[in-house]
Formats: sequence, structure tokens, C-alpha cells
Amino acid sequence: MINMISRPKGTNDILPDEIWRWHKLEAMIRKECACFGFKEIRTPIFEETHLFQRSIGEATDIVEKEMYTFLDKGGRSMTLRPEGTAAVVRAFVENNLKGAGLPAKLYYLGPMFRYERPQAGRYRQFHQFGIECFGSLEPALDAEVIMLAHELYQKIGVKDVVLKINSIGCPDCRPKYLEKLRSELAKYKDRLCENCQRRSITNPLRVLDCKEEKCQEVIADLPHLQDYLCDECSLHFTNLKKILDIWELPYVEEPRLVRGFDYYTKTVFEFCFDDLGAQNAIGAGGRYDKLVEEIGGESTPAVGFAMGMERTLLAVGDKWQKEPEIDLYIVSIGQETKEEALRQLLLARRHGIRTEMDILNRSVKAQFKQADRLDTKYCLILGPDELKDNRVKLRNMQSGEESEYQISEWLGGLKL
RNA sequence: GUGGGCAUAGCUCAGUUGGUUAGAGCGCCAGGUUGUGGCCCUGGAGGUCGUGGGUUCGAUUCCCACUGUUCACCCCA
Repeated sequence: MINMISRPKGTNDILPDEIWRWHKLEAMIRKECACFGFKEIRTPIFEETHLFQRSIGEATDIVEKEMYTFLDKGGRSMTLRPEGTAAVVRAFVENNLKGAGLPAKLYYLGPMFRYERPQAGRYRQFHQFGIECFGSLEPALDAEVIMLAHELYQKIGVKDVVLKINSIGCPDCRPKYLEKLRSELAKYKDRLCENCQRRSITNPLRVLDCKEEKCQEVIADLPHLQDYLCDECSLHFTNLKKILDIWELPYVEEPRLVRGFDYYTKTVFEFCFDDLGAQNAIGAGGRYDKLVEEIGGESTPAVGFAMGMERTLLAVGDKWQKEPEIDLYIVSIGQETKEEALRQLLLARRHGIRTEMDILNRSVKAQFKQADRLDTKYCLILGPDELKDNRVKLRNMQSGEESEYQISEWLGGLKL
């Protein structure tokens, strides 16, 4: 134990007895994506550092201090992906997926890496499912993404999730607002908390999100971003809400909602779930109309969404029930039945029946106990007495019912 | 990066005002039932009390450091 190496801080081993929750979540995701016409894309887990610096934004916390960056043996700076969008956009451009026709509807699934202090629902290696939808300025594109996310949460069973939406404008209108906001904040500088004094320079939008009471007093009097939106952004937001209304998707307008990445334009949204501690956002996304060209592609508007899988599973809690993982357990009584047990084991498995039998040479009682633990539906019982007449017993473990079969016929007695 | 809590069996946790063989429940294994699970009873295995140092005749207990973990801040999924 002295030299025992433990897993890196902020990472998790997903153990065999909990992997079914991941499989279940992944299956639901894939099914929903297929239903909505999204196709999976798999990109590398690391990319050139530059990609993330350019897309996420140099001044963001993620790029400034949370990236796993290393030099490869060729001296190139590489980074373990901290989020999924940048790589998908890069792949979209590099492989000219636009040529396959728009809209391009992609999804991804996998680990992300951020060097942060772990806490509830936050890890250094965590998993995200995300979708990216390219090719339209229409709010219908935003709606498509939001609808998938909403439907997925419903099916997963996280029903009391709250959708918050906002528009943070575009490069035409946002700078004007930011300028106004900065000058206003400068006036009330001494009435702001320490954090907000810093934020009012680095990321003034974040100030709007502050929970400090004294900041709230100042915030109340600040101009609203909504009043500064250009006609196009304002109309876009209105029309998006119209679509959500048609679907009767519940949402909350959250004028103070901002996101951590620089690339967002117009629509931003967040799915929140209380009772997860400080990390109540279990999914979020937004529109990024300029990112594709910033990465070197032909200008293509797009909308994306990412879901934190660990957080989503936390929100699911124990609402899911584990399905039995085995159909049949073969119990053999006495040494002379072992050979026949082996034959029946292979036969059952060749028929696709999930089957186990004792390989520890344990007592009959222990074999049944194991069968019970594995939550099997049936036990096939091979006893020397019955075997003399080529007969076997099949026991339904739920009802306790037992019936005898010719050894060649017991398969017909299974109702799976 | 900042601040607080915690670290004893596979799991959840007692405990020792510093003293000889460190406990419980659950789980695991076996027996009670030489061929039948869940309930019950009996027994058993399993701990260098997170790591290193200090104080002491003696430390799992007190002190310090480190590591891990957890919660919050920052930020974010």
C-alpha cells in the first residue's frame, strides 16, 4: 500500500456496478440525436493550443489557468480539450463539411479536461455530450438545438430542469453596451465588491451575475443589455421565443445570463437544476455566428449546446432502475454434472442468452446465492438424478416455480 | 488560485481524557439444510487507524507538514 498509486486528483474510476448508468445515458443521447437527425463526430482529445486560445478567448479563466497544456516531442504546444465546440468547428472547416450540405447537424460525446479545484459536480476530467448545428441565421436553428436538449432532459427524467435564455447581442451592438456598462460601473466602483471591481474591467457582463447585496443595488440601476440590442438581434430573440411558445417549452428570460466563452453571439441559454450544490447548470449553450470564420472557415452561423454528463447523472440521482444483466444461471449438483453444465453453458450463450455458472466449485447453496445476487431470471438445475433420464429443471427465480424438461428442450421454457 | 471540514475493515461509521489483543452494522466466506436463493441463527476472514516527522516511557488519539477527499469562493458542464 505504501507505493500505491492513486488516480489523479479530480478524476474518477467509473466502476462496473455503476457503468450501466453511463450506458443508459449514452443510449438515450444517441437515440435522441438520431431522432433529430444529428450525426456523431469524433475529434481528437487534444488539439493545438492555439485553437482553444482563439476560440474560447485569451482572457477567459479556462484559457488563462485551466488548460492541460504540454509540449509534444516535436516542441508543439498541445492542449487536452477543455470543451467540445472548438474542435468540432475546426473539423467542420478542415473537412469542408459544409460541402455535404447545410444545415450540418453534429454531436459528440466524451471526456473534457480542465485544471480546477474539484468539488461537487466538478472534476478535472469530466464528460460532455454536445451538439453543434451549422448553417443558418434563423432562430429556428437555435430552437432546434434547444428542443433537443429539452426533450432529452425530459426523457432522462430530469423534469424539473429550468431553461434560462438571454441574448447577449452581436459584434455590432454589444460593444456599445459594454462601453456604456464600463463607464457606469466606473462611477459606482467603490460600491462594488472586490470581485466586481476587478470584473468591471475584465468581464463587465459578469458583474450583472453577482450575488452580493451591495452589488445588486448597483446592478438594479444599470442599463439593460436588452435596450441596446440592435434590431436584428432583438428580432432574432423575439422570434426564438415565439418558436419556443409554439412548442410550449417553458423558459425563463434571464437578462443577467452570460456565458464563459467569448465566441457566443445573440442567443445564450442554460439548463439549471437545483440541489446540486454550487454547480446548478447541467447544460448550456448558445449561438456563435463568427467562430467559423475566426477559425479560418467561410463565414457560417451556428448554434451549440453541451451537457455535463456527471452533473446530469447527479440530477438523475437514483431515479433509474438497473436492468438485470443476466438471464440464466446454471446450477450443477455434484461433480458428475459439471461436464453437462459446460455443454449447456455454451449452448445457452450461443443462443444469445446471458448465462453464468459457478467457476469457484462452490456448494449448491452458494450457487443459488450467487444466482440471486446476479438477479437472474432463471436457474437451470442439473442434478445427477434427473440427468440419468436426460432431464433438467428450470427454476423461475421470481416465482420460485420449477418445471422439468428434456435436456434438449429446456430452452423453450425460457420467457425472456 | 483562496478559505473551511474530514481521513479508523470492501462500505457507512463508533471509539480511545495518550496505555497491553481497535469495535458495530452492512457486505463477503463457511456451516445450520450431504440437491435449492431471498428471512433467521452460529462461526470465520479482513485494519502497519492516509503518509512522513515531532512531543512522550508509550501516539490510532496531541502538534506540524504533506497527500487525498469534501464543501464553498473564483469560474464553469
